[in-house]
Amino acid sequence: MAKAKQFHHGDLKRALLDAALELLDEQGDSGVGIRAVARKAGVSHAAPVNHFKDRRALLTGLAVTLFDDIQARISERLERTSDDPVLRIESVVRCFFEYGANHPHRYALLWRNDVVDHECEAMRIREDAVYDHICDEIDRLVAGRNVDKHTVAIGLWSMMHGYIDLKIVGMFEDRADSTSGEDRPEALLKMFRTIFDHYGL
Amino acid sequence: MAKAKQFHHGDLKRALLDAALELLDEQGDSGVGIRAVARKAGVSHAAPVNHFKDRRALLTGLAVTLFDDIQARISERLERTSDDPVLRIESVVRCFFEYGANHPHRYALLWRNDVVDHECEAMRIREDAVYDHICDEIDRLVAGRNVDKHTVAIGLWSMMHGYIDLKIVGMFEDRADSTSGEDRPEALLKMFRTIFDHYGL
DNA sequence: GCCATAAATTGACAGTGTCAATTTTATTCC
DNA sequence: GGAATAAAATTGACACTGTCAATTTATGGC
Repeated sequence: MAKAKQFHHGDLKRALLDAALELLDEQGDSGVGIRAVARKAGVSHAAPVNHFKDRRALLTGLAVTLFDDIQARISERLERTSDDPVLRIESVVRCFFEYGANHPHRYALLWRNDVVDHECEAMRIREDAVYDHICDEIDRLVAGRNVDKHTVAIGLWSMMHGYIDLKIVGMFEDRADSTSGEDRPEALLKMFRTIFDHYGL
Repeated sequence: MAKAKQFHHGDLKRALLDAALELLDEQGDSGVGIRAVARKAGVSHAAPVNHFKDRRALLTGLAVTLFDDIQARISERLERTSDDPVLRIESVVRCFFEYGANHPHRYALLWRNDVVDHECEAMRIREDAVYDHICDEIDRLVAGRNVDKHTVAIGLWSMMHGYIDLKIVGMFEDRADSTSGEDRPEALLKMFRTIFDHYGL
């Protein structure tokens, strides 16, 4: 009978993370408090302490599940992408673009240094995983050529993250996003292609 | 006698912002609470309400002063930069790189959508000002050519912000930042130059 | 059935943001 | 100058939060 329905609540950890995700989508990270989550899960205000010692631990646990979700989306899309490294890179970036646009609160939480512990092992593993999706393809791309793959990888990651983050903040509103009829994320990808071209990749 | 030394405290607003900045540098935005700021300014816990109706208003006011500071640094450096648009763009980007590296908590606050009100006029004015520093030069650069200046401007802004933000989070630690002896920010600037080259700018 | 242990509850504490009522200070008007 | 008025700061209270200690409840092994 697995592990469900055993204790008072029956695998409360999952229920807490579900409630936390709902609150995150509704109100952003500030709405994800220990007491609020416990309330939503129908449990006493101090119950979560058995599964998450801190609010920080709770938010970190939530971020871990978000990374796993992103990872699944990326893997699923890469299965439908050809073997061309450039196309695969662009597939990953499009995954992030969509994720940031559809779930701004979730995306923003991932990079909140104060409420999420990026040093813990669980987070590092997930960050490595998503980072490598892009870095590995770039590695294939620049193999043998005299190009620093890390610079390209960091440049691409930076542009991707920066665009999503600034768009969430609203930095590009009333400035450029609406004037041009074309799709801005696609235009950015196209522009970054010129870097690949320049290095003869 | 201007406006100083008139009321109980004598232009408390400035004192509150000074205290807020100190707390921000020490503990990050979570340390900048109304009561903590009031305590540091040596005033009762509800005194700030006369100058900032909200915690959000306090943090927004602080962010405004930070943008003014950045603006001053940029202007000062641009005076010492030649008329070449590319060089001027790179000067601005270097300003942000340095600011983010030297004052991570300040930089992070600027883009916190939940605690800072980016819709208010004071913020929009400052954001426009710093955005235009890069956008104007790009405008000069692409004048007459068949290039969408907004795409280039947004691309550059995104890469700049993304790198600073991810570096603060620690995303590039133990991955690439230490392996290469060369300066990563400069390498990113150099890489972005290939985009200018590609468009014949 | 008993015991040890894990899980959840209850109650308390200090801290927070925000508001209302009050007192203190400064400005304005006569 | 002195009184009236407005602004600024204080005090006290409220609901809320995270965290901890003590307690009660449920589970699995013997």
